[in-house]
Amino acid sequence: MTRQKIEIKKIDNPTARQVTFSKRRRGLFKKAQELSTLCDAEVALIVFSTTGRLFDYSSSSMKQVIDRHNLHSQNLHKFDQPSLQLQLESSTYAILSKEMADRTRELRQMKGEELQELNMEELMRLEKSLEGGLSRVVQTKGERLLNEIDALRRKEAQLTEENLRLKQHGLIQMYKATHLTPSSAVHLEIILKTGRVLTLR
Amino acid sequence: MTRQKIEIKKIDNPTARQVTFSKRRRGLFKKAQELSTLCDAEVALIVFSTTGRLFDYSSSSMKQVIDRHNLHSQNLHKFDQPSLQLQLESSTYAILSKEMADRTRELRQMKGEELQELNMEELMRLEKSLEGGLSRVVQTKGERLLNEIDALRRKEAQLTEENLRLKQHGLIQMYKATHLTPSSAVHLEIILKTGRVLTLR
DNA sequence: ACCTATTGATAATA
DNA sequence: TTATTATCAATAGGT
Repeated sequence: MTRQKIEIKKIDNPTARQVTFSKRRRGLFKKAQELSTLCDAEVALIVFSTTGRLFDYSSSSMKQVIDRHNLHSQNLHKFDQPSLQLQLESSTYAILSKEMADRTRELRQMKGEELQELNMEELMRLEKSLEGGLSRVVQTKGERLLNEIDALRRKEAQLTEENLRLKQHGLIQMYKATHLTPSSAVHLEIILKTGRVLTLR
Repeated sequence: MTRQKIEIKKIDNPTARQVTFSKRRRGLFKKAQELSTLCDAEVALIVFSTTGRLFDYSSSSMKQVIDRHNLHSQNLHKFDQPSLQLQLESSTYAILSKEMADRTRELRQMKGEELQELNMEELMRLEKSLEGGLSRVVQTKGERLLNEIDALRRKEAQLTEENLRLKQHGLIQMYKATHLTPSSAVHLEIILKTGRVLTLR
């Protein structure tokens, strides 16, 4: 991909192939790690060189990822893994697995995928369900925002009141310090930290 | 890696994270394929998104690569795996249960339940998701209806045409039966089963 | 989804 | 294998 673009087909020259393998392998593993870190994804990568050397990477544990993979691929084609079914003996697994598939399908359909499987009646039911969910979400969001505004208003009122008290307290201190009273004939202008001008006579 | 270099750490913004996931995932899979083709290497790549969706690639068969990997890793540390089979079963079940719980919760939330668990950001994401799903469902429904209307119109046109042919055929039969022709001076009114009045002179 | 400025990856070479 | 570097490819941010 540099100096000259190359065609994606097996590199004939074994030396060149080995060099490219080293470089691209590093690049691939780096990008796998980056994807896992950036996007919080579970990633597993296994590479065998032509010479049989193993290189692998897993964001968590290889076993965990492979197990999870087995689960998913099993959900797609249920009957080609008799061994796993036998291993798990109990029917709990089968039930769980079926429900899982149902939930997954339903979720996809709510997100607007795989709609071709539905007939018109089911489509309309799905639409109703989505409208219901959406309206509830919008309402909850609205309530949440109103509550927040209310809380802020209350806090504002409280702070305003407190400010007032503090200002009055400041005046009293001033009277004491200057031996004046509000009713004395002296004229004062006081600028508190708030920037407000209080005029006393 | 463009417009601005980014730090390799989890992307906080869920939308941005999802976008980056899509882009980089494609890039990663492309590079995995290229490595396998160019260097004749056996490559397997498994990726799970945060939402639990599976993406995988294998240059040969996933099972083959995983089996080969098991061989190698087993040879490296023989003693820290008391019973691989047992571990596999239990962790498989645990993973399945967890995913099941996640799906169920997500479904409920899409239907507008258990919304109190969500913060404002999650609420807004849910809203977006619902809007997206709803718009896709509505669109699908619309397309479905239009297709149906189209099919009906076509059928109508076809039937109309056929009717016309049948009427004409009926006239011809009548001419033969009555030894009349359309150009004869006789005036006839024929009421076919359709109720249409044909006047001939 | 598409665009594009910019960064990243890498083919050829030594 | 490592280093260099000219070029091509990937992609972050924006629309």
